[in-house]
Amino acid sequence: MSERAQSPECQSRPYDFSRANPCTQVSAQEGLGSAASFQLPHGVLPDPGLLYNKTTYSGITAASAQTFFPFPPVASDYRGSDLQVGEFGQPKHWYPFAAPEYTGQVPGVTAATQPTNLSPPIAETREQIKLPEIKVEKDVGVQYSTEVKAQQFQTPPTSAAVAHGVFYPAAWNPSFWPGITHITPSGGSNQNPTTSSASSPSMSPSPPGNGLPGNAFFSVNASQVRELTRLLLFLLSTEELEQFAKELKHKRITLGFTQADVGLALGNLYGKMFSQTTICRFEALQLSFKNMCKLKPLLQRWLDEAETSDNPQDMYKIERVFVDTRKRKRRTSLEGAVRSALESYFIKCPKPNTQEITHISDDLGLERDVIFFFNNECCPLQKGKRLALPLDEECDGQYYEQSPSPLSMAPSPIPSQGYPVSSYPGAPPPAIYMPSLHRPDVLKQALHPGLVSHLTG
DNA sequence: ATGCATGAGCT
DNA sequence: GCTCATGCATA
Repeated sequence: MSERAQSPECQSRPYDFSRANPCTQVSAQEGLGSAASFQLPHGVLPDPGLLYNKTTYSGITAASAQTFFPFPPVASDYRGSDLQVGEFGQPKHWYPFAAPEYTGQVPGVTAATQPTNLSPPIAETREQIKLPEIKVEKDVGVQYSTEVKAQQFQTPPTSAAVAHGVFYPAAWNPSFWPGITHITPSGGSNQNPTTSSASSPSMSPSPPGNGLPGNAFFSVNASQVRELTRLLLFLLSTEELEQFAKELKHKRITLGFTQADVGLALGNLYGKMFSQTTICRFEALQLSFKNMCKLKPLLQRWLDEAETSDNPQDMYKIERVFVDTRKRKRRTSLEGAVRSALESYFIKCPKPNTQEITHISDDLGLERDVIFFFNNECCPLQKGKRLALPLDEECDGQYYEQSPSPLSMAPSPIPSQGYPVSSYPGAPPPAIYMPSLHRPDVLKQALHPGLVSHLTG
């Protein structure tokens, strides 16, 4: 909750970004030909020029959008992976390429030939690559209200030219460029230019060097220029993120910090700590573009501080106790003993009555809904059994007499509806509170000898 | 480093 | 129900 509240959206900027405002909207015509004024998509790095002193990015800042890189800008590899339409938002898929020195990727080597221990996105063959969806958030601005629909790579970029560390899509095949497939080759054989848009735009497949707006090879309208520009900025921003991630990792190691240290230091410095996992994923470029852009300023500041600090280790040691130490609820782990106990219970009595339900829930320290849930969703034995078992007359059906017994019903969702939840009239239904299953502290103390003996008879 | 999970926000 | 950011647990 509080974490969400700190989400650095345009309306909420929890961090004091003195230099990088991801929400700034600017016109970026510089270096982009005669592109019309536009707003950068959210996700474009916050003022990357300030971070990298690249004049290329002068004046460019980020808008807001969860966006994903359509391009593999580096030579090392294309980490397109198994991007699927609709799942592109998953953090581990957005980044189509890896930092080569950390992944063992060999430039120019196709994914199919990569070591098998690579992460899925790398291991996937390029034939499986599907073009991600570029989502542009609503709040980006009027000029970026469009959504670039997902396209599937018809032609994997296997023939991409790799030169001087720059990756160029294969032959500039329009199918490689997400969101601009409507910009059809003027001489396209399969696509009818007249169907692509009212203005019948056309664009000849040609190397990027010749492909900027205003070039004789192109005839594009303003919106297409914007799209192209946006995509190019993704490319550039991606490159910067990659560079920063490398820099961060290198300097972090040089300074003697672990990933966990960095996450902790962020808490000390900015009040919001991150786990080792998050830092690791940042360095590995495994976060979403938006998330990368969100974390980058923090990590940049940490890096600056770490480099200038006389005693960098203090960055995470000092006031450690005051850091936001909110701990995520421990991962659910239904202990085998508890599970067995529950299974045994339901074997003994598939249709427990109110008293029995209460007894088991009290003894286990679980809410009664958890008992129901376990029986319905978690207990494989009972799951199959209840499909075959007739109503067990041995057990009092009182508890379920108003509706089909959840214990004898086919698998169902969490029993929020469909069965009486109370043994007394007018009683409110118990909250469908799954989290009890995720309380190992409860579970660990729940199973005591008395209960075991009770369950096992 | 990563699979699996949680939980808030969104649709 | 889905998405996404993030963390626990573990290989």
